[in-house]
Amino acid sequence: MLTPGIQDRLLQQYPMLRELSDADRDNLQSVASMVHLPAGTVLFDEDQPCQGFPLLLSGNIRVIKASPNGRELQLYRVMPGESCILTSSCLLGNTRYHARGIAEQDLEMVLLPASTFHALLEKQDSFRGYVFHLFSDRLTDLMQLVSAVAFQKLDQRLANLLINKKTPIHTTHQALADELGSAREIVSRLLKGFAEQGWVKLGREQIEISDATALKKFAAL
Amino acid sequence: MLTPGIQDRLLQQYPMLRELSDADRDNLQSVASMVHLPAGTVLFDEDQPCQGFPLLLSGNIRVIKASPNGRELQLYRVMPGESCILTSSCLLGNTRYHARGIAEQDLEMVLLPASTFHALLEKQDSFRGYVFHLFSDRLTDLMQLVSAVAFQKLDQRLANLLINKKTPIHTTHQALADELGSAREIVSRLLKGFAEQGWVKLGREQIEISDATALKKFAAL
DNA sequence: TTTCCTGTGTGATTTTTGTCACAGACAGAC
DNA sequence: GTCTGTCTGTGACAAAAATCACACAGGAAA
Repeated sequence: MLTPGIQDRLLQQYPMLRELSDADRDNLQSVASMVHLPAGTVLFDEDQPCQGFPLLLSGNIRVIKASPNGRELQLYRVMPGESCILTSSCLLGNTRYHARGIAEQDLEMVLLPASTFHALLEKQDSFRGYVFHLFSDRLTDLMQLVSAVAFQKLDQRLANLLINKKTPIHTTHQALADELGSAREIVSRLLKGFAEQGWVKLGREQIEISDATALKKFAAL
Repeated sequence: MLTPGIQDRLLQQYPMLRELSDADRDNLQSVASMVHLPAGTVLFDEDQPCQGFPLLLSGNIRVIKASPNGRELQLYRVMPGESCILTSSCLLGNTRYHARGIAEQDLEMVLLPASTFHALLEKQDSFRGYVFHLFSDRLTDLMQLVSAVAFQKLDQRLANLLINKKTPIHTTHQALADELGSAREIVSRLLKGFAEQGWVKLGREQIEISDATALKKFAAL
């Protein structure tokens, strides 16, 4: 059950829901539930069955693979307006999760029951298009990721990671390593290298990009 | 335009098409075209736009990423009855290909125009379900792949590859390397190691698995 | 201020993988 | 048979990344 305020925000983030008939929207509004979760919550994990379809309003979700020896690798991030395609995948394929989802910041999200999700897919062209599009994007992301992990050296991947964040970057070396699927020491060393080139300035929990052009050139090499 | 014989085979491989109305099936039959391609044909490549939706009748397609320095990595194989989800992705996201597709054997396939594909998705629950399911499976595959490439050592990945083929395996070391995204010499060396353990027997273009249990144990380590 | 925890720097070393350079082996063509 | 092209074995080496083991710094808490 959603308050009118929430419903407004929902329509803002998920414009394709505007195309629902009034009756359908009322129905959605009554079966959906609002969920607040603190940062760090594990939303789902490998081999868990999957509950409902989340529509993210604020905060974001890191979807990662964890290795047995404690390393991890980020597959992608779910941002507001994007929903979690992995959940769709579970719901559609009737399988279980194959990754872990963690709230990076505090989350506000609207949860649709699986049945509503299926009904929307069936009836609502715009919603279906949206989900397909998400799938398509994720597939593309993952293919890029595979190819990066398989063929690119870590320094280039790190450079890429940095230039896609806005400076100054407020994070730890460990967090960067976790995004890349590597170890902290390596990241520290590479960053030191970047600093020596004059591409970045390092501080505690902070990286300031001082020569974005050079970094980009290096990343695209 | 399909012959009745082809149409039978199509329905056999793609049972969800049986749920079409007679009129729809007639229409499909008239707009679809039959395509034969020899092994080795490059069906699509990175950055190419995408033509239609293929329904594979026989043969299979290797979908790979190629690295600038000549190495390659297999993302997945498309088998008969599976169609090519990457194409769906392109059609749905209106993007271009992000990988290369190569006919591994001679191909027989039925090609649907993009418009027919979209119409089917919209009208036909069974077809839509099928496509969603494919998406879901591929997403799972890719996530597994990413995690394997990032965290597993090559010997384990090779062992895994071997036990998923039926012995005796008739292939070259180079082909195995291309599936794994590595170099031929490495594969040769690792195979030699397996042979010394008594897990496999090696011959020219042939690998016979002599101790599948041990191989599996090693792969699952 | 002192303590303590987290984050960072760094050397030393090992493991794993990639690269290069050939030699030999086998199968089919001639 | 010989020739030729592909496939395989292998040694030597380089490079990248992981691992281990600490020292130290900065800031928050006591």
